[in-house]
Amino acid sequence: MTSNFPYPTNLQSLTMHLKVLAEPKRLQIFHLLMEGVHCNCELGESLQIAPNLISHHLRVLRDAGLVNVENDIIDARWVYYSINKGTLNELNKAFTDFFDPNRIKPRLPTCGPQGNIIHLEEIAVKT
Amino acid sequence: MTSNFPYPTNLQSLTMHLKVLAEPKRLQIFHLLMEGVHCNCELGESLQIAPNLISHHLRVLRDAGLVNVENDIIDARWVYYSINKGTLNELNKAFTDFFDPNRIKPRLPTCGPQGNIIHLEEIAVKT
DNA sequence: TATATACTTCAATCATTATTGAAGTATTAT
DNA sequence: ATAATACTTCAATAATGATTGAAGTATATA
Repeated sequence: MTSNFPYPTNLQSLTMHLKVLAEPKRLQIFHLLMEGVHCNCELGESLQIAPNLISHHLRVLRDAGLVNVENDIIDARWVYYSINKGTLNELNKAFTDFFDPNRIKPRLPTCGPQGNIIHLEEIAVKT
Repeated sequence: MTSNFPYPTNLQSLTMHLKVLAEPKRLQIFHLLMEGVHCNCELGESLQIAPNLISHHLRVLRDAGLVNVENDIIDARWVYYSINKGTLNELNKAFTDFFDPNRIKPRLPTCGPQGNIIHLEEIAVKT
């Protein structure tokens, strides 16, 4: 699918981010990271899922640029995750731009018998 | 997964909506509906996909409450789709609430050797 | 050096979802 | 009534993604 979109939002990137977040456990992990939870063990404990699965989901979130990683400087075995604020801001902008209700255009259908004109919800005067 | 979330956003509903929209063709269909395109044939023409597939995706969008349907009053064979503004507003609210950068809490890790304290990105003073 | 810890990666399986083609429905035109 | 139109539903397949268990990596402790 080539970019035949006259719209500023990068649809490919938006779809990708939505897909990554549209998974219950991943969204829960993201939520916990927002709440300030940081390491695999704590996340797994909190959500009652195996560490390797947490690891997998964090990898997906990292690959999407949504999450950062850091190793502890005293004991590098411990790994801390956090929200990537830059990507979060980009995502918020892309989302609100794309799903802005003001974008909805009250265009008339170009096909059909045109009997529709006065009945489409968009054209109707809203109370 | 029970609702052990102290957060106002309905995570189940948000995940569901994200999942429905996290599909390239569905997001494109949604985009076209925002642009004022209305019927199956026009959508299929525009995106170069078979009408039954358009139909399928529109069914998914309808089941999620994101899209409305109407039949033409002169020739009921023609079907017109449009954005459900109510659901769109709910979605916008849920999304912006959940992904609000101000939600990020600079909590310290409760596990690990605590050598991390001064190095986590959240704690660091941002320039 | 041997063992433990904390996590990651890999390969395989299971589940879900998208896609396709064919049949079906409802409506209108002839 | 018959045929055509516009779209929908269904059943089957293909593709994708989540989950699991085992092996692997890196680091730290005894």
